[in-house]
Amino acid sequence: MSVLQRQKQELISALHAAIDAARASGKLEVESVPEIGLEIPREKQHGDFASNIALVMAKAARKAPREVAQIIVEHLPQGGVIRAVEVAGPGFINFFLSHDWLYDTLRTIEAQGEAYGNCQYGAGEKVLLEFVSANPVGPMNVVNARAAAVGDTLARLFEAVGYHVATEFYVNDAGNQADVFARSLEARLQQLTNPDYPFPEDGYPGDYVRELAQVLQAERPDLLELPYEERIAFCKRWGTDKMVEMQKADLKAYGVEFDLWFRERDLHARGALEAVIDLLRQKDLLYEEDGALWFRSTRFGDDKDRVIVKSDGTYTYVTADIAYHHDKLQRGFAKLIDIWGPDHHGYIGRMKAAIQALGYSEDTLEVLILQYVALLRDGQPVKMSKRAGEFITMQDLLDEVGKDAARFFFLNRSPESHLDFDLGLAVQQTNENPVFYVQYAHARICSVLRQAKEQGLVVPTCGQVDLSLLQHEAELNLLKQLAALPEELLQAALLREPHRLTRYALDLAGLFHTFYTFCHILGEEAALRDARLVLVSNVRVVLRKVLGLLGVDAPEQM
RNA sequence: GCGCCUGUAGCUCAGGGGAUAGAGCAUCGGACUUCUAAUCCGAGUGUCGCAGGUUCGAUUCCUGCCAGGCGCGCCA
Repeated sequence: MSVLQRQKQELISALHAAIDAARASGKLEVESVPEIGLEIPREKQHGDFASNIALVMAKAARKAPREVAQIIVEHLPQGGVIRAVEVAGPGFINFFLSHDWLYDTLRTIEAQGEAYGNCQYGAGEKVLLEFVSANPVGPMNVVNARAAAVGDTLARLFEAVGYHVATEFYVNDAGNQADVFARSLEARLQQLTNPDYPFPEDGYPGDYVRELAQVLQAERPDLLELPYEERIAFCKRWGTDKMVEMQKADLKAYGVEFDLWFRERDLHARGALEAVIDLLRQKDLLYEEDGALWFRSTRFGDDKDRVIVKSDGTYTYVTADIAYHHDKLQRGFAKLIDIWGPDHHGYIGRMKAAIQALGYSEDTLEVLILQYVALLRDGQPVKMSKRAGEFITMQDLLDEVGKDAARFFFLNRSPESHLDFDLGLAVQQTNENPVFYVQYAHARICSVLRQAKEQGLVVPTCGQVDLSLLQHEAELNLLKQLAALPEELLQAALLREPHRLTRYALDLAGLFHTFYTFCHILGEEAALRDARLVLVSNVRVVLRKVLGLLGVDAPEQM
């Protein structure tokens, strides 16, 4: 339990005691006591904590809210950390506390280091997070970049709140698109020696296929001597492998590494599709119609049944995906979370149906749908055409704005919001990007600590200083923000809202910058200086921790 | 037609059953002989898309509209 939760609990207990006492004395007549809510008010004039319990209970008590509040306050236990209590507004009970709990926060951070804010909420439950899973037939796009940032940070968040998390990238290297890609690559290879060789009508026109063909020619000059079918098979395997290598490298540069790159072709090779079809057949969930084999997904709430084996004998995408999710479940994950693009939302019903058909509850699978990223350049939409092979890739984006800015930008918005990304603006605003605001706070602290060291000072521990010297409003605000981290992490994880972290980081950085302006450190007399060294040193720990969760660097100098 | 997402300040976006709805950018005015001015301080702006409903209280929850984005394949 965090310092803040403990403090809240103490106040809630006090409120319970007061209400019980009031009931016992007959001043408050209610059947039962609702759950007591306690919040940190937006306005600091409203105290450190405030409860709306009197407003909630007013009707049952048949008294005006303010009157109920007054009765409760009169029965509150005296003394302790509560410095003052007031009834305010329509009937809020506002608590003003001594600052001890804030100083306890510093002691906790000192003891826990970058583990501060973590908890065991997840109790070690195994969670599998699948995201990006871009097809290995072309460069990754900006939605992939958004998914990578969101997925990676969610994974780190889940880990922080006590889950065992595994991350996976599903490589769709066995389907139609991989075949088209193979034929495109083969044609480009032919064209290197015979410019008139026809390019497939539905082929991928991007330059990257040409470049890949040149690498292929150098690596396998004998390839064209093989029979057509073998050539294509080779191009498919070799080409998708190359694309995966590139994706891996791009994502690594973006700070995202997966525990497993799961190949669809492995599922095919080991007969996983046939196995899962057998399983469904045993449960009488399949039927034949129009020469195809169908999955009765409507039995589990899907809009319509889905084809599992096409009339030409090949499988659909969903067949392999069912086999893949079956595989995930067999590996013992209690929860599967997939992050998909908005174009896949219609796909949720059939996958949830499949999960249930396999004998698991519907919410074993949770799908997070990211919304689109609209690329603009100076306010104008950037025209992109996959057919013409013209698009802004994830790599283009990173080249223009950099890893830290890109990640922060994506994580600074709620995942389900549509996102306008103006490239012109992003470049222009490089120096005003919010990410630098946070990084600068970190660098400033490092600078102070460096100079302290040069003066022969060592950052003291909490036990060596008088923390109660930290009384300035800017200091208290900083401490409150530090105390809020554990709750913020848990909420961000539970609500799957990583953008709460960027907000937190921006707020913390802002409070630090204000503190830095009003409170000097090294120039102060020793006792205050030491207490402030402890404070900023712990602010630094928390900034580093949050930036780490965001996958953004915490530079020591800027 | 059905489904998902969005609609909050000039712009980009947070927030959220309660006390005067927030931030950044942009605009304007201040602050560097003092630990980094990539910073800070101050100033203005809102029918929270529209209309009903639930509630002591709705911008927040529910319903219906309106507007925008996307999706509804034996593609992936």
